[in-house]
Amino acid sequence: MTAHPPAGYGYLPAASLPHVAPRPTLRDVATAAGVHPATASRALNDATRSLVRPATVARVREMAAALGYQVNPIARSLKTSRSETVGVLVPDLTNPLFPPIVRGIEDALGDSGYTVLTANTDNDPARTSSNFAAMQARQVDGFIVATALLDDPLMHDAAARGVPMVLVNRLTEHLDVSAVSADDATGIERTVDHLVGLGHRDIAHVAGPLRVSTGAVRLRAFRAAMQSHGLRDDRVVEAEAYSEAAGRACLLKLLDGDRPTAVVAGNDLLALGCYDALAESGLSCPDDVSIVGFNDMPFISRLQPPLTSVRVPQYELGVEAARLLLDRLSGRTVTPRVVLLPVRLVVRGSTAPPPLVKRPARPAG
Amino acid sequence: MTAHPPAGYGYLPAASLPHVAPRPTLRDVATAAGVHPATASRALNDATRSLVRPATVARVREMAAALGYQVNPIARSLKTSRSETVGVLVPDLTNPLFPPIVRGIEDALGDSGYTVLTANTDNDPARTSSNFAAMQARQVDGFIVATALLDDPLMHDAAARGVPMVLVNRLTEHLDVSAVSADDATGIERTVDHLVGLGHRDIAHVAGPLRVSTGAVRLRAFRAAMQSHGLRDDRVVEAEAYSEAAGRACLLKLLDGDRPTAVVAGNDLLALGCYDALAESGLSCPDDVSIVGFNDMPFISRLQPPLTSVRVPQYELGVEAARLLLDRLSGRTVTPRVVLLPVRLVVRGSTAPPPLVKRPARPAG
DNA sequence: CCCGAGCATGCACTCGTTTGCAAGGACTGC
DNA sequence: GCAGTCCTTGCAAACGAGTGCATGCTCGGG
Repeated sequence: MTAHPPAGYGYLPAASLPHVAPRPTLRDVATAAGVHPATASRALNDATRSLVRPATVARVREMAAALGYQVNPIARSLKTSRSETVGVLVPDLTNPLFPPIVRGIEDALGDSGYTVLTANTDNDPARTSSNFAAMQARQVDGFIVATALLDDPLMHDAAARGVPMVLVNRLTEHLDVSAVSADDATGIERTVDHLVGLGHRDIAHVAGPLRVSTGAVRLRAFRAAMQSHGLRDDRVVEAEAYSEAAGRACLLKLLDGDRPTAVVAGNDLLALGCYDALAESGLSCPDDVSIVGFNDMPFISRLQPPLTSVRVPQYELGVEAARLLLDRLSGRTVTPRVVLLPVRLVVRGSTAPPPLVKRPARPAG
Repeated sequence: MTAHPPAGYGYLPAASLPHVAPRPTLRDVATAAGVHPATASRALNDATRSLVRPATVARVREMAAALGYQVNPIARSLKTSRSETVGVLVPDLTNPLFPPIVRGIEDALGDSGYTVLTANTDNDPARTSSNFAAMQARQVDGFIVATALLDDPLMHDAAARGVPMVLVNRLTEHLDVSAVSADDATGIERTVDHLVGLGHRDIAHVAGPLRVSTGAVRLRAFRAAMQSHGLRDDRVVEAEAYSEAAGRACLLKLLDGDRPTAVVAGNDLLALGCYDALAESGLSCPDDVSIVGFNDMPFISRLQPPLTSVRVPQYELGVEAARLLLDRLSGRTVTPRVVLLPVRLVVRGSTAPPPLVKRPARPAG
């Protein structure tokens, strides 16, 4: 079998023996079309296309197609200092909350010809900052940030420098940039209503880290909802991170004192940790303690027991964030907007009426 | 409050009023250090650093640091036609199997200064091909592909053109490129052994799509294992995709005839679909039918019932793939290698001895 | 019939870096 | 003391595309 010409290229420029064929350049199509490279550039570019005679446009585009010409984004970026690329910062792709968001972003941006560069920051400000800088060096046109802290110097700094960006899921205080998030407050309110409706009075909250907006907003909403029902709002433990381990630790702490009959977890991972803590203490969910999560992660409905959770439209979160950024990049919209997407409480097997009499917890081990 | 200088830049080049300060360029550094840009370039570049007098190197680097200079990767890429970027093709980031793999890739490549560009192909050859082309246009230095088909013209073509790439998870036949995958055959063998050990004789296989290697390899391994036990190896249905819906459809088909007492599912998603089919038929897992998955996706251990599955080291799969690609890119290794990572059967609640007498299935509805 | 307007195209420079080649200087060995 | 060599640095030409400006052409109106 002999070497065959690479697919997708015409055979006009004699393919030399090395098996890597040079991509045709703008100059090549210009020559082939008998025009100056500048003219070819204008003919190929939709924005400047009107400057050149239609017949010429046709000829150039025809040759471009025949040669299989594709613009070199690198060269274009160097000249235009834009890159048709946006940077996406997430804490950890391995957290099931984020893949759907990222997918939504990629799909929406992809439709507009953008590609995305993602980075995992593990909630480490140093990593966040270095990734941010690296992406800026790569001339990304904008950012979608899912790692923002409530008080985030990096974000403020970037916003002050006029870097186009959109926050998703997590917001930053006093920051004048567009953002999209779920309607956390309403979600928590519905959750508390649900539990109270079932008869619960002793409701605790395993709060997410208070330095991120989701943690703070949900905590505030929890307090407000409890107060509106005339119930104690101070059974709260703050988790160190949105992780199972942290959730477990928090609930163990709560079980240690006057045991609540229901727990509003800051998110699904924390709720999973609560499951673990209950199991270790010989308690059952929902018979002894009801648990509610947040986010409605994929597959969470198949858990043992299926977790009652607040569904947030994760994919749409990504799509909407992408849209906001596109608006900003196209210069259509300049004034920042904050979009809250509606949520819905999905009731499953992890919530039930409180036990008539509290069983004693069995010490672990 | 007046405009303040952007962080990270010295104040030497007078910052003009617009709030976006121009990044210092190599020329700036050279001027500041009193040398020619070429010299500055060599001084900054570790590979060429030895060509310039140590004192000069120090001076240049000092000025670069003072100015906050960072090379412009775009300009560098244009010149070198390399980009320190690799493309990663996955079917769907939303499938829990892939985030850990991608994370492994990003971590390993990131340590070597590479960034990754990911794309979701949804197993659509057209999307795969266009994403591949777009990434090549962006001068990616290589690819890590998790979407390869068993017989994949695109992969063959790229390999023939000498594009550096590594296959991960899914392999392609007769393709002379490096690849890393789990030891699927052994995993299936262990699975069958486990089921037979429990007393099962009527074992079926819900195979993944046979046009991808994982589907084909696991099917072959299933047949071989069954034969070695002297059992029927023809209770097999091929799923249209690795999805819950497909798994459900397959098992419904199997339940229709002579019902097996155990099912080896092609992966965890198919196993979840099997759960659904059983529930619809009024059958119980594991009392009526045992089910085994593959991959040991995150959180699968918390299912109802917890799924027995073959654990594959997903993160390590990514890391190893990245390593192979780095070897290739650095020119150290040229000869392709295929790496099989070890797997382990994790026995959980979805497998049990077969029922003494088969209960009749209750028709759905 | 001539001049000016306007359209289509070409010219040349630029974006920021890398790199082959050449030149200048210092130093060594004879 | 001179030639040859090495070391250090500068020069200039790329990489591939975009774009302000100039130029040449055509056409219309007076």
